[in-house]
Amino acid sequence: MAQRDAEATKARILEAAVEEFAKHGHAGGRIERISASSGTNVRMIYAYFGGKSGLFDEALAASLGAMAAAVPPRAEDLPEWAGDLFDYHQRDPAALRLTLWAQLERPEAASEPLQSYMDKASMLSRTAAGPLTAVDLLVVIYAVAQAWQLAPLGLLKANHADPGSAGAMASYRQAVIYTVRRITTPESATPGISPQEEVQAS
Amino acid sequence: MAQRDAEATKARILEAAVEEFAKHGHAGGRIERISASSGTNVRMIYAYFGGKSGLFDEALAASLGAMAAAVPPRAEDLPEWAGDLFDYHQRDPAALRLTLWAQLERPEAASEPLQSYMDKASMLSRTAAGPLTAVDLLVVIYAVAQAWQLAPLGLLKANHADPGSAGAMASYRQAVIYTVRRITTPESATPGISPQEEVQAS
DNA sequence: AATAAGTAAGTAGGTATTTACTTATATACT
DNA sequence: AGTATATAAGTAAATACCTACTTACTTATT
Repeated sequence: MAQRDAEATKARILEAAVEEFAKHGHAGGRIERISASSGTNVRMIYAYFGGKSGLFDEALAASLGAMAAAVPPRAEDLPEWAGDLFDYHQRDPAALRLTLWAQLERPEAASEPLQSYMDKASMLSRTAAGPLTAVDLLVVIYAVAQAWQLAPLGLLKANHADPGSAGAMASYRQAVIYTVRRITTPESATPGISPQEEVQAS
Repeated sequence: MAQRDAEATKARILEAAVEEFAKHGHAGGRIERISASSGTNVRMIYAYFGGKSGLFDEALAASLGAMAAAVPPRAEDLPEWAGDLFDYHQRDPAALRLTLWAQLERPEAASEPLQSYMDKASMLSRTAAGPLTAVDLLVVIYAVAQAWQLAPLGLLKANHADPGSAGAMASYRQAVIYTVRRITTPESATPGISPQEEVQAS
């Protein structure tokens, strides 16, 4: 089956690594499982990625890159952007899970100030929300977009018998959009806030 | 030194387990390290907790219980409650880290609908925030309170050279309180929302 | 032929869990 | 009360199994 194609096998390994590490994290992820599910050999991982940690870091970067490309920031409509982020995490939880794993297991891995963060922040800098800086706004939007994926199931069950049902999901999405709208819509009757923004559509 | 006191050693093991598992999670946590740092023997963990997973689950429950006791919900002032939650996570990140680990590694562990969740939710049910249910409100508040602990360092560095400095922390706390206030304060000029709530003090 | 891609079969060091045993404390019996 | 006995608490060491990483080799492509 396999012609010899270094790029292709490298990509196959990376794809399998994203899945494996998203499921089990760095400590729980198994090199052997990755090589098996990618149809390659353990040795290739060391040839191409240097080792387990190198592979993890590249898998994280690839997953984040894919997400950033799939859900580009929309400064004009932050509530809808949050909704898109929610949908993305819903469809493919790998990126979210990988970032959580990285935050817990390899906090140094994502500690460099990435250019993509800067770009997004400066995109939002004109949409200041009261005393929140653009970075703060990003932090909150990310947090709200993933709040329902992070919430303990036991809590969600207090609202929906099946917290994973389509109906429940739709209500979560609504809540995300509503919340971000409340945060980004300028206060009407509070002094000390410059009233420079336009009101956004629902 | 040691008279024989089952309860005391059990408590010592649990305390060490909270620390170890908060640091390294279930897969990364080491039974031997826990027994060493608690000044007991590996065997006792199996006698008292059944095994690694049983110990993890009890450590999680203990940590969550301690947090719930230390930061009781304040239905009359949700923004300040969120601030208190933020402070707690700041002072002792163990509970937050343990819940994240549990969510990733043992999602079934926190899947039972806990009574404490029900209680908190019903406490907030009178403080409905627009279309958000009480549970939704809880989900958002938890998410916002821990947003800055979860944010990648690379993003926070876009705002503060030292994202862990006291000044940065104070600004995060301000942002948490501001955000929750924006969500829980009733909208003034938007149709379709029943204007039943009282305004809360800042 | 030379080089790059791929494979199979190790190796050395860990890790959770169990087994077999020792020491302390409580209970029963005379 | 004082001794024998049962039970709970604690320990050390081994078992059985993994896991990341290497060495030595084979196969394809130019």
